[in-house]
Amino acid sequence: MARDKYGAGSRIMTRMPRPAKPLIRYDAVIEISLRIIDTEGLDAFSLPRLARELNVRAPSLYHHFQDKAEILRAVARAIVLEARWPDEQSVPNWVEWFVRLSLDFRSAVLRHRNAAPVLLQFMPRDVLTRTYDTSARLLAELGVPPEQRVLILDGMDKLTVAAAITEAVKGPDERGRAFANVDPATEPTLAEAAELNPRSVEDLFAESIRCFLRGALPYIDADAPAPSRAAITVGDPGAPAAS
Amino acid sequence: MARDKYGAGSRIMTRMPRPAKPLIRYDAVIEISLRIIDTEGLDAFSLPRLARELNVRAPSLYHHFQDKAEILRAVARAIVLEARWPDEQSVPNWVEWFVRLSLDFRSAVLRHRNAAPVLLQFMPRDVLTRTYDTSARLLAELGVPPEQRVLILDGMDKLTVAAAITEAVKGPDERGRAFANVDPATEPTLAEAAELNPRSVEDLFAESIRCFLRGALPYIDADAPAPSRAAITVGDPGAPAAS
DNA sequence: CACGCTGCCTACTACCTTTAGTTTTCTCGA
DNA sequence: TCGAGAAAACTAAAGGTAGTAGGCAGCGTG
Repeated sequence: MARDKYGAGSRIMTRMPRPAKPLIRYDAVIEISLRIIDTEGLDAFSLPRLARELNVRAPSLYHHFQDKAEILRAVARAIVLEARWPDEQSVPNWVEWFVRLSLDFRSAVLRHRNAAPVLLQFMPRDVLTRTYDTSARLLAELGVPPEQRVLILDGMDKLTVAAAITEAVKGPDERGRAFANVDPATEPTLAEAAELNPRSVEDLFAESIRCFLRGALPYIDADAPAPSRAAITVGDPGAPAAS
Repeated sequence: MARDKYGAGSRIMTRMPRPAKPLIRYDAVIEISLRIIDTEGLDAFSLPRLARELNVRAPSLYHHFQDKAEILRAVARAIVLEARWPDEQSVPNWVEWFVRLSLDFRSAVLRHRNAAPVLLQFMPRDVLTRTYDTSARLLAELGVPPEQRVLILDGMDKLTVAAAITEAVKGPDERGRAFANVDPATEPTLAEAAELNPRSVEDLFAESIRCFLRGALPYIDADAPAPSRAAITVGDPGAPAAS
């Protein structure tokens, strides 16, 4: 009694168990978790640390989540859901539509680079799967032979998901240009190549995707427009990414 | 005294501090760490667990390593160093040489899939850098313009390193075929594509690299042999040094 | 109006990493 | 050859973490 564990500014000063309004809301937990990871790093994120932010004790979280992994799973999902679905109109052709799709995903991941290990472990495949299903329809619409479609989708998956995660863990020193911290004394050829490289890391990323698509689908006209969403959404009208 | 902490079979039965021969050898620590991670998972790897294997107490490890991260760094390095340098003779052309290089790296990572998060955090860039420097010389030898070389190297890096790590964290259920666990009811097009895909995940990986190289370097003859090691390890023949 | 459910609490277990200080043995210079 | 100091192990313990067990106050439904 008389122990104000919640601090002087807290709204609920009096009783400890069973407050009038629940103190823990699912969405708030995920939001705060992500904020802690973003601002203080993944190591700083712990259940006591999270509970403090909610004016609550750590074990109370177990009434809403099975374990810490369940929270991190939800965090990973929230990050991926931030990536929006690119508009077909805003893009000149199908290649650039794929490029835009990848860049948007990459941006979402890089906005939360501290969470990269979480994404590696808890990547919500089902969210991506819905995107890839629509992409598969787009490929069919473009005339890509059925036996080639997984090659495209899997390759895009590698280039975007995997590359975004590994890019996210890079230290501040190696963020700007590719191979920027190569020692010219020991690796002269690579250092020279880095010197003569005209592209930013983001441009490199986009160009890699163009190269892959060009190499995988040389017989598809690169200037063909991206099929409209209406054309490729047959059964489920649910938008793959929305908030 | 009389407490035999080392077990009955131990060679040194008696005293605890400063044994005649050191009990902790750097290489043995890394080797045993990797074995624990491989066989029992990353969560099972802890300093007490590692120390037990060495017939030693956990704090003793701090005489040889600054902290746990230093051990994990060395483990990551050991995994990457397992990847061998492919022989130019064993391969029909330069494209397949790159494919082989990537496949070898991928195999090394997948041999230790439990260590994937460790690799993500502690990827020894300097080891890779040496490989990429030689690759840069190979590209120069092939006639790739200087401003395109980083595009190739960075794209290969994404496709191999990133893809290998994300592939490693896949559960046993999704290891065999790409998009194997897609529900045909909710994602029919993707499920159909997966059904009609003729390639194994390893073939998909190799083919992705071929597609990327084809798309990035359409003007280089894909059938040209890989320059021999002797040709590319001497001073850079492609271009004069800058800087 | 009472009783069960909800949603928080305290207390506790069993770990973990890391530091501090101690003890014994080895090495090396005088 | 001897003694000082470094090296390499130890015990003890601090401080932090995930998760469990059980208690208690308020809400709402019978």
